[in-house]
Amino acid sequence: MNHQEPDMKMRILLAAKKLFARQGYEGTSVRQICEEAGANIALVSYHFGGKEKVFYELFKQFFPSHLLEVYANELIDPLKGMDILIREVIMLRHRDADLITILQLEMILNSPRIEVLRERAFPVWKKVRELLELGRTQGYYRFDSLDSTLMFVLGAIFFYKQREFFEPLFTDGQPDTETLIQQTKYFVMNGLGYTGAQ
Amino acid sequence: MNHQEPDMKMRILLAAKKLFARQGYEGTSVRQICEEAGANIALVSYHFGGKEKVFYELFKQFFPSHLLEVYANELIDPLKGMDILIREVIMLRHRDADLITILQLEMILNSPRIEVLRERAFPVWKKVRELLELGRTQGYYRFDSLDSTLMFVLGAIFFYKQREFFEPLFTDGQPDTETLIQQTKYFVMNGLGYTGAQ
DNA sequence: GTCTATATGGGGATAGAC
DNA sequence: GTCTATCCCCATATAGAC
Repeated sequence: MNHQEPDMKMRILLAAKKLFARQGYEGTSVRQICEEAGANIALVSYHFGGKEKVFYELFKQFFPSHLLEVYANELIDPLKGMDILIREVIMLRHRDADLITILQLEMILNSPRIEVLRERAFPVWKKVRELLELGRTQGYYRFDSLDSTLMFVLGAIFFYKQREFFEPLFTDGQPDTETLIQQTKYFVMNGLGYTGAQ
Repeated sequence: MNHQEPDMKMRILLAAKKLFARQGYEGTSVRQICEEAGANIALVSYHFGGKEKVFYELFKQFFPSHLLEVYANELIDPLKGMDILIREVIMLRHRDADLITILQLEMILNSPRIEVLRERAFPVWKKVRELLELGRTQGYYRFDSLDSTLMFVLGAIFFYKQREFFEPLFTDGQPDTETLIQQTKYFVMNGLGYTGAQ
């Protein structure tokens, strides 16, 4: 029961994740996925029931829905909670960049598959929203619209993934993860009008 | 010389813009584009020389490269300049949402077509970068990394386009453009550490 | 669980008629 | 400038052998 190599089903999933992130869902063929996985073309139908089912299985398998439970105790304080969420989202963006790329693509396209993504991602965004609201009522944050501010915060965190596109403009060199977390927190907390500590 | 209807070449471009934004480049077929445009399939080859050339022509025709010249005089002051750029990018996002959607998709995918997009978009991002740097040396803005901060600012502005995905979470109703501009400026300027006026 | 072979449909592109 | 007809390639999916 303790294989070094992931079994074929998992290898197909991993190949699909990689390729969907690089070429989009439509731009990726089942043939490519199977070639990347070293699998026969027929196995996608056998193991999953088609390309779309592979996509759904990706998010069931890899989206870290458990994180909200792990940090449940800390996610009730608007300062500590935002700190954790910013950190965890950035870490996830590094740990599983391809999954986040796929999520971003599907969000932008408003694809026919987003409902499944909403099921996975909404608990997290809802928590961010709650923390923003809490922080506002407790006097830490200052903003007008909760909805808009949620979008600004998520934008500041997520858009960084498109760094590569901008690379030719840059001079600083890529910061390490911890530095980037600090920079992001600095910008976001300032954006929220938090003046506590820096 | 004064037709009400755009000519066929333009109709194909407009159809392509609409469909690329909704389905992605790979997800859109030349057949679909021509159906949407009311054109014969052969006309894409005739007028443009292929699907990819249609894509490039889109950005040549519709990306508002002239805006930097229009505002050249105001884009030397870090406060007034950022004000204008935030406003203009948000207005563009409303005026030609599909073009911006396509740009975002291509940035995320790091598609084989990004070089052309860089040519169009970089002058604008470069200007934002200059204004950030100016604002920092003149003491208006406070931040550590110019590169990271550029990403945060652009993220706060652009990510809002994915609002529809989050809509089921929202309660405020969609703000009008002017309100959204003010909210965005508030968040971004705070994020930049600007404490001048609100 | 994995393979080959095949069914069926759609993709981009263009030659040549009008 | 626009059309029809067609070329050739690749897509997803599955039946049936191993």
